[in-house]
Amino acid sequence: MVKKTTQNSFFGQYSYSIDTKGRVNIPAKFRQVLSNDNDKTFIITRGEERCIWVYPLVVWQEIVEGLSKLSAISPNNRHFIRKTTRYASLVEYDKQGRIILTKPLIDYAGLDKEVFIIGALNKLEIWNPETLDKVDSDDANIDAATLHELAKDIIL
Amino acid sequence: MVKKTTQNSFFGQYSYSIDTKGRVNIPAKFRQVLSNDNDKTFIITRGEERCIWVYPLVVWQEIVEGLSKLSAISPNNRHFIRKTTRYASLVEYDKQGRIILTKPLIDYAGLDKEVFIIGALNKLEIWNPETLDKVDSDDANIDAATLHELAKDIIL
DNA sequence: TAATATTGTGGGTAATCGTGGGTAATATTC
DNA sequence: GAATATTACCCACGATTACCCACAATATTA
Repeated sequence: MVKKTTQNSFFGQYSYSIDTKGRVNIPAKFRQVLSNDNDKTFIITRGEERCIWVYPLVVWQEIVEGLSKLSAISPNNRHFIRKTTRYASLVEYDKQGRIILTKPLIDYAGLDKEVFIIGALNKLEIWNPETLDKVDSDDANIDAATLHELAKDIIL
Repeated sequence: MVKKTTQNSFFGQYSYSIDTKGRVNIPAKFRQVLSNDNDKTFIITRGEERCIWVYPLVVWQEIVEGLSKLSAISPNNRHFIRKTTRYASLVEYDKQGRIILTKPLIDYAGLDKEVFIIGALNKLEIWNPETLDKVDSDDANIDAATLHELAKDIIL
């Protein structure tokens, strides 16, 4: 049985492959910590920096709730809402634990056969390994002071 | 019964061996001071300077809590979250007291058959003995003033 | 010191996981 | 409405992993 406190919390990096039908396996570890009220369902959408974000259903619902509280009068809010919902689509994983990625999203993330799936706390990220490498080297350029600022309240 | 005050606090150095399946024993001394709410569970991840960090579950959960408070909208925050969680994976020790190390982490730390396991207060570190030697000689070069600076807030 | 328990290490087997492909149902196009 | 493409739902199978048990060496206890 899975510990309640770790439910819907994802971390770790895994290497998987997309088949000819656009299917990718959701890592077993991730499926195991997924709470039952998700009904094996995720929402996939565009992520920042050319990756795909994969939200568990219940997490997505919280996000939608938060968005609906933003006034649509502000242009910024309108833009943010449109951006977040526009490319989203709902997927359910099959008996083998795979979801089907839509072609537009595969194109957006530039996915080839091999992909990295990364647990990012409340969501997953699917990356083309090369794209991720590039982002990594950009990350390396972040000011050390900024990182230190972030880390100061988190004892590693 | 173990005193509450010493729970989840590790120190000392031990020599152990990894078997063909990637299993290492958690030193019995460390298992004994591990509080029950950890459910025999650790989180292993990349440490600084090519070692593996091993966090008791409850310690890790505090870290995650801190991370979750950071909004994913800021690029810096996203990168920081990714950096910290990406190489982490959850392991539970078996009836013999062993955890299984993942291949990526074994590679990262350059582990061979023999390893050192070091207690580092709230976490453990697993080292290739040779790597540790090198780091030790680097450490010897740290300015004494720096050490004094570090120590001034700690009552020794 | 002898008896007993614990610890570290090795290996075997059954279940699970990742991946491929097949077929029937459904949509789409002409 | 027929032909064709697309999608949903199975089954298969090698590789990996989880879960046992075994046992020698060391430590603990009587």
